Amino acid sequence: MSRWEPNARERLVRAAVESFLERGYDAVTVAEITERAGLTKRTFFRHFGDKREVLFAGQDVLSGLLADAIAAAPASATPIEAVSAALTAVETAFDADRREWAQKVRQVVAGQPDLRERELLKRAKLRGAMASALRARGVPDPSASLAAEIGGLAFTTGFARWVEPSNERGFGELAREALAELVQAAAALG
Amino acid sequence: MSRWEPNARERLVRAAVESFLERGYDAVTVAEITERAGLTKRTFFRHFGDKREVLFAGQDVLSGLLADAIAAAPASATPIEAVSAALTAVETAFDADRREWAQKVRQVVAGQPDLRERELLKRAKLRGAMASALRARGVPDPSASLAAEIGGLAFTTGFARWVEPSNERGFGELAREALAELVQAAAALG
DNA sequence: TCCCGTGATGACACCTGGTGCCATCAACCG
DNA sequence: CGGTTGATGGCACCAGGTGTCATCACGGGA
Repeated sequence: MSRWEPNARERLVRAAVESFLERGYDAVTVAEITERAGLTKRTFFRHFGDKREVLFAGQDVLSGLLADAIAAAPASATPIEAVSAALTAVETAFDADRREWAQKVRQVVAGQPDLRERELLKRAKLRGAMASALRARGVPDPSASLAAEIGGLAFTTGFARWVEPSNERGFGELAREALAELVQAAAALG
Repeated sequence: MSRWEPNARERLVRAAVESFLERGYDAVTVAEITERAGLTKRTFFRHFGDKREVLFAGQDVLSGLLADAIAAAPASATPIEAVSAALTAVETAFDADRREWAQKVRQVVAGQPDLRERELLKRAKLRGAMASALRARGVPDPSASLAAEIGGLAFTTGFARWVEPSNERGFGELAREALAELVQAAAALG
C-alpha cells in the first residue's frame, strides 16, 4: 500500500466537505482543500476526476449493487419484484455514517447548479444500470426502461425520506414503500 | 436593437457547431469560436453561461411549452392525456431545421461526458416542468411525478426516433406512440 | 441639430479548474 | 543490496469563466 499516510483519499473527502460546509462550495478552492489535507492539488485530481466528484464518488458502487441484485433475482420475479429486491440489497450500504454524510452533502449541494447537475448524472447512471440489468434478464425494452425509471423514482423518494432528520426507519423499507405507491399509481394511470 | 451585426448569438451558434463538427468539441476553444464569428470571448459568455450551453440553449423554451400545454388541457383530461397534449403542442417547435440541428448536436455530443451530462440536465428540467404543471392541476404527488417521468421517457424515445435519418414521421406522432407503449407497459406491470 | 442615455460589444487583467511531465521517495522483491 | 513499482510533489501551462472599464452606435428628447 501507500507509505505516506495511507488514507489520502479519505482525508481529501473530509477536508473538502468540512471546508464546503464552512464557506460554501464555490468559495473553496481545490488548493485550499489539499492544503487542509496536507496534500497537493495534483494529488486531488489523481483521486477525483474533478472538484464535484469528491462529493459523489461514493455513489459509484451503488450502480453495481443494484445491477447485481437484479441479475440475482429469481427468474420468476417480475421486473418490479427484481427492482424491489435491488432496493433491498443496497440497504447494507446505507448505515448511520452514510446517512450523516448524505445530510452534509445535501446541505452543500443545495442551490449549487453545478452540483445538482452532477447529482442528476449519478441518478441517471443508476437508472441506466437498472435498465441494462433488466434487459439482460430478457425484459423487452419499453418495460425495462419503464421499470428502471420507476425504480429510480422510488430510490430518489426513499432516499429523500431516509435522509430526513425526523426519520427513524431504514432505507429499504422506505424505498419499497415508495415503489409500492408508484406501482399503485401506475395501475391507475390508464 | 444592436447596431453591429444584429445576429451575434446566431453567428456564435453556427460558428460553434461548425467548429465542433470539424475538429471535435474539446479540441475547439471558445476563443476560436468567437474569432470565427467575428466576436470576442467575453461576448460569448454574455450570451451563453458556459461553453456547453451553446449547444443546448434552444431547449430552454421547451419546458415552458410543455408546462403551458399541460396547464391548458381541459380539466377533464387525465394526467396522461395532459402529457399527450403537451407532446403534441411542442411539435410546432420541431421543424426540418430543428431536426437537422439535432442531428448535428447528437454527433457532437456522442462520447463527450460533459455534454451528455448537460443533456441529462435539460431532460430533467423538462420532467420537472411537467411534474410542476401536473401538480398545479391538482394531481397528487406520486402520480404527478410518475406521469412526468413517463412523459419524459416518451419525449426521449420519440425524439430519438424522430431524429433518426430514416424517419419520415412527425415528432408528435412518434412521441404519442411511445407514450401509448409506455402506458400499456405500465398497465401490465403489477 | 445636438446631446444624452442605453445596450451591446471590445479589451484586459485575473482567478481557478484541470493536465502533462518529470523528479522523488518509500515499500517490496529478487 | 540494487531495481522496480506506485503514489506523491512540484512545476509549467492551458482554457474556461468573470469583473471592470472603455467604446461605439442608435434612439429619443430639447
